[in-house]
Amino acid sequence: MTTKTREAATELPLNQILGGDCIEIMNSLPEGSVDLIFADPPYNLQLRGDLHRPDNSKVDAVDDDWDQFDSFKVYDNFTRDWLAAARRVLKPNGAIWAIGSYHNVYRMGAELQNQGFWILNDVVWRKSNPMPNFRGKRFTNAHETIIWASKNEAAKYTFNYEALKSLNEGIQMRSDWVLPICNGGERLKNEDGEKAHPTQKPESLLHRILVGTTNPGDVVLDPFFGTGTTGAVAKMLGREFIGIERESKYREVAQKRIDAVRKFDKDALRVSTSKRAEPRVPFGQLVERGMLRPGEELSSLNGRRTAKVRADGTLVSNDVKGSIHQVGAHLEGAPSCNGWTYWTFKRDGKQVPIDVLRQQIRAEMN
Amino acid sequence: MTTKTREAATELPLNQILGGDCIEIMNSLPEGSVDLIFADPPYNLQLRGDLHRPDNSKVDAVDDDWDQFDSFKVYDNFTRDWLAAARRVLKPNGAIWAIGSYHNVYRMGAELQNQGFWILNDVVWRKSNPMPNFRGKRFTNAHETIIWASKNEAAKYTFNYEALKSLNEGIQMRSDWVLPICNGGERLKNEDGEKAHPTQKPESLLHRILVGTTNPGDVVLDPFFGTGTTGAVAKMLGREFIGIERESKYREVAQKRIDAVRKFDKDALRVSTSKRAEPRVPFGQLVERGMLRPGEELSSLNGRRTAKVRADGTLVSNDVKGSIHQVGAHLEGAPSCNGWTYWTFKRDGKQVPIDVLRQQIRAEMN
DNA sequence: GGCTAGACTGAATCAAGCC
DNA sequence: CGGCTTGATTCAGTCTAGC
Repeated sequence: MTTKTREAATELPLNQILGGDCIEIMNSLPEGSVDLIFADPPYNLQLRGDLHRPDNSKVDAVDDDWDQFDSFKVYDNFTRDWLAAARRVLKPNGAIWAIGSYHNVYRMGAELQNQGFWILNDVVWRKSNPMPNFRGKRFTNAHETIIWASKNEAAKYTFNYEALKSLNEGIQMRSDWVLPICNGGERLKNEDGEKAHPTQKPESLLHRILVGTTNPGDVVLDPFFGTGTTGAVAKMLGREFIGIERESKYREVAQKRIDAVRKFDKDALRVSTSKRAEPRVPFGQLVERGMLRPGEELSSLNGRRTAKVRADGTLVSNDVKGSIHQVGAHLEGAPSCNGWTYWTFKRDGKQVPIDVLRQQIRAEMN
Repeated sequence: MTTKTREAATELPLNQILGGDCIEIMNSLPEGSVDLIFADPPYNLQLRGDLHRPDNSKVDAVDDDWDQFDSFKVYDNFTRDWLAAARRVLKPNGAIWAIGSYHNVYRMGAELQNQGFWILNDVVWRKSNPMPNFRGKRFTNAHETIIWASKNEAAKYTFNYEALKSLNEGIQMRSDWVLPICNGGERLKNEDGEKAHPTQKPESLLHRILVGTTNPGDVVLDPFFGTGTTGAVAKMLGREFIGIERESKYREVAQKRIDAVRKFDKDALRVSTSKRAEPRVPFGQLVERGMLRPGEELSSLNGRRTAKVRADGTLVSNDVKGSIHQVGAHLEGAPSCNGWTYWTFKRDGKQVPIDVLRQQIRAEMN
């Protein structure tokens, strides 16, 4: 570490939340002075009318002023400017994490590359409990993308391989992370019970990022601080943080939250190792994967019934159509039926329960 | 269908593999003539030596320390040109799926948006058996991203919601798909045992895409055909395909593969459809046909409201008059209300939803 | 373009009520 | 009191089709 760098570091407003425009403030900080940047910029959502659930309750959407941009061009200019400012304050061996959804992440990723950042991974945050698609017009939007990039191709970025492997029960950490969205007690509320910030990120996400790609004592900058998840987790984990947030109401909530955090709280270091039941395997997957073919005939275990497989993973038998369970139940006149053990297919001249195919898929998943 | 469209359609080289440059060939096809495009373009990393500059000079030298900016520019031009050609051949209500990894997908996604494509979802293909990261320097790169976009914001794209829900055992399909990579018997090999193509996609992926976003008989174009996964699955599922592939060795493998595919029978290809596709039945018809009598009282499903049927097929409750939907919405103070499931009538002492009467009429219509 | 019919929701969390 | 069920609530949303 050179003298100049050390001087710069002592000038840093560590563990503070700075109010104002993140581009201006980042440009006022010493060049090359932070180890990691976590950025959760506005996503530029373009919502039209109101959306209601099938039960007619209204969806509380992100319609705040800070997410309004007139065009892709305006958004691109904004992205270019904050990324350039972020790049400037980053140490030569620093790295950045930037999170987004399909609305903005392609523009952000392309600009990262244009500026010379070197993408190391894109990580998918698979939400275990996303909001469904209420109108049935698209897939449930069940993930967000986080790009991890070093300042340039040659940078010696921090990657705590073993720590991440431990977090993942001894197996190399993958680029898809299954984590719940932020709700329950962790979700900050105003006095009126409304959520304090529309897009609060879960601490588990920041925990994994900071454990994996920083060392204790590192300086972590968050230019879109919001309610301060980055600061709270950084404090817990013994990292220094700098937060920048334009809205004073968010700064206040964040400050209160961080003040309440205890460093190295063992409780906060716990990992979510929920031992689940066996993963659910939809019958349709056997069809998609060619283990059973559309048109193929299945027989019931008792040999009395047959049904044909359809391309969408339903069965048809005479006029009855539906899932393997529904059709089985109907044919037997039973209230319910476990299709997995009821139906068999032919292999090497023998009747084999379709459940063996499910077991095969489950084995592959481990 | 206009004469012009029909002529165009008959000119299409259906179920053929065309040899040559995909941009030139797409531009030679009739405008607005295909329903879906699936594109698996080369990654930025692999383009070295494979791609040409705009002036048609070849980009050469794998180990030249060539300028990274230059590389992105060449790739962006290539992306712009093939996407524009794809957009041209797409029907107004057509859609595109484009797959990539973090090396190229951000540039591809941004250009899609720049050209006016409207992103509907980005889907994450989560590989159940990815290659580990051998050096332990990054996360296991365990996913690829597939962008699904319509030709423009107003397009009426195809989405077989119910079929996808069936494939997923009755639960709405999410944007993260867990599917194994292509290996085993499905992976095509040369005589020397080497894999025939470095990036062969699994048929399960195409199965889900084609079942979910095309109808039988639709034309599916794949400008980077490779060993023909798109064609093979399209044939199985009773869709027409057009493949474009520059390398003759891939075309040969693909043709042999597709020739061996057997179409599934029609019965198996029929998939679950949504209620929206059912014919509309006006409530007044129930009254005209005497299934409900003017003056008869209906109760809401929750038992809290009642209304009287009038001779013209409207309801009246206190001073509120209107359709079954309007009256229901008003009484519940809701923005909207499906009167078919909201209102019940009395039969044999039990409350029965009026929807059963509609179903009765629909059954008679078949 | 305006209006209306009518289709459409999964998982987690927490509170309340019941054995 | 503890464990269980039931119901209400909530989550970054580019969320209709057809007359």
